[in-house]
Amino acid sequence: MTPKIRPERSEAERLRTFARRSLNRRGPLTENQEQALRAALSDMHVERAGTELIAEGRQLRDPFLLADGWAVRQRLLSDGRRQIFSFVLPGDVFGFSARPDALAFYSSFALTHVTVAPMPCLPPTLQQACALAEFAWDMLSLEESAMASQVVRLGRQSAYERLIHLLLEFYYRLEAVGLTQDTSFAMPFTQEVLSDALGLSVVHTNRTLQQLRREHLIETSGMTVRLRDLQLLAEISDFRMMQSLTLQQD
Amino acid sequence: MTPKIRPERSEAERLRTFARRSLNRRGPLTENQEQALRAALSDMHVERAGTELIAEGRQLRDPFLLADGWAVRQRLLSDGRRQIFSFVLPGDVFGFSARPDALAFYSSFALTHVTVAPMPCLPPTLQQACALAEFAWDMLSLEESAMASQVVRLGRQSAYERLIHLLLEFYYRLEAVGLTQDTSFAMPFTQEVLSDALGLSVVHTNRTLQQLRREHLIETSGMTVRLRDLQLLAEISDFRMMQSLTLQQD
DNA sequence: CGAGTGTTTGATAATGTTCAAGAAGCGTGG
DNA sequence: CCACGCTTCTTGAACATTATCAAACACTCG
Repeated sequence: MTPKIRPERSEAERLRTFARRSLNRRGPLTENQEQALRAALSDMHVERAGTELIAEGRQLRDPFLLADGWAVRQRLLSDGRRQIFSFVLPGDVFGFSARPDALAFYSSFALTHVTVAPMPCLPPTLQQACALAEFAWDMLSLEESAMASQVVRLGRQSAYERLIHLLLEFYYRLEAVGLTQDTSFAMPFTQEVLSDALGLSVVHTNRTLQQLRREHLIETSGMTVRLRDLQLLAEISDFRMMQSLTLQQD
Repeated sequence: MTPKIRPERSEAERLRTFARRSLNRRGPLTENQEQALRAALSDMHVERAGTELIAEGRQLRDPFLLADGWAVRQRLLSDGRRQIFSFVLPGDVFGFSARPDALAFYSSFALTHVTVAPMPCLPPTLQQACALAEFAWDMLSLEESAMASQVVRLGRQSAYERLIHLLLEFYYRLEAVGLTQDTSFAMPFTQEVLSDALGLSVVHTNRTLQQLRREHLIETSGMTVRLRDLQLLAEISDFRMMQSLTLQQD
């Protein structure tokens, strides 16, 4: 067991604040929860891009908060193809389930350097009515809802629509945790990742991105994207706001 | 409110027996549960093909047992395209969620005449450790696992692989509730349904089916299918047994 | 028998993949 | 600071897969 890498001190402070705000989305925590949360957040550590955070088939025991970076839920086929199911964004909690003795149907995989904190403080049975439990349910709800979107994209949308739809999902989820600037946000990974999420070849993803740029629907510079007309993009891709996000905005 | 159509008497008896066996998959029920179950099963009613059993967005309150017939979970896009997420097979319970105040992310829709029975007897919080609760968790687990399979099929498999993979899913799920004969089973719906599940055009689904027949991988007659080499089919489509099914076989 | 629905067929078009190679970007070490 | 190697992005051309359209055929049910 190699010693865990810790985030740099000032960075850690920023992330703790971010994490605390994120977990508060459903309302203030109790004194006990605050204390447990502080303990958990003091145990943040960094994993490198490419790390498998949770292996497929493993018992889903301890939840983690993703304080920083991007991760995905994915599965590898026997011939090396990869399918990404959904994305884990900063502020999300992953690696748990309401089911007792649940096994992971897919592995969780770090796309970038990630900072994660174990969250043993999440209400284990999820049955108590408290802000933290509601937050946990929101996470599960989001996961389910994102999965449904993913199926519709893959099954019934063109490459063009799929890409737009996914970008909108990113935008609104990041916006909910304050990680957008105006209508732009960072997408810190390669086009291959997009491809494996959208069920496309890298080449075609690239060409579709170019088309969106040509049509002035998006702008990119480096790894940040700007969406130029949310309304129009939503119409093109038949995008519906995810319920668990609208809930969070009350 | 039109009066509910009841199944015919002798048919009803058969279905009750089937339903009881299905709910027993995780072990015998308590006396109380048996009694509640009897009450529920006496309230079976029939819905016609094409009925929306649960509308998208509705509160997921009361679980139903599908005693007979086939249903799907689906969503309609604004332009009329349809995506089927997953199938509800006889013996399955649908229309519930572990989440408090959960909303349906998709509508449940009867593919055939269906016989359904309300299941208010399902442990509401799902937290008690009993055979019935375990059964309920198995249902949720199956739904999740089927959803993951669906994403992989749509995202990373060819039409040919997708179709085989779905047929295998049907086979093993039906086999678990005793609705197969040898390696054949009834698939009582049109190719359009398959297409909307697999994200293909009807024409292409048809041609792919023909190919499977030509290659002697399947046989069809009327609406029943026979899989001719489970092993080979599983290899071609990278099929993995769904965990919630293997559990049921203990 | 006739209407309606589902299946099959052929022709053609659109969408997306593969392969191969060049350009651009980026971190590393000299 | 540059040179190098590596990865990612981009491009073109050929090809494969899947969709669309239109029509014929088959089956079922009244």
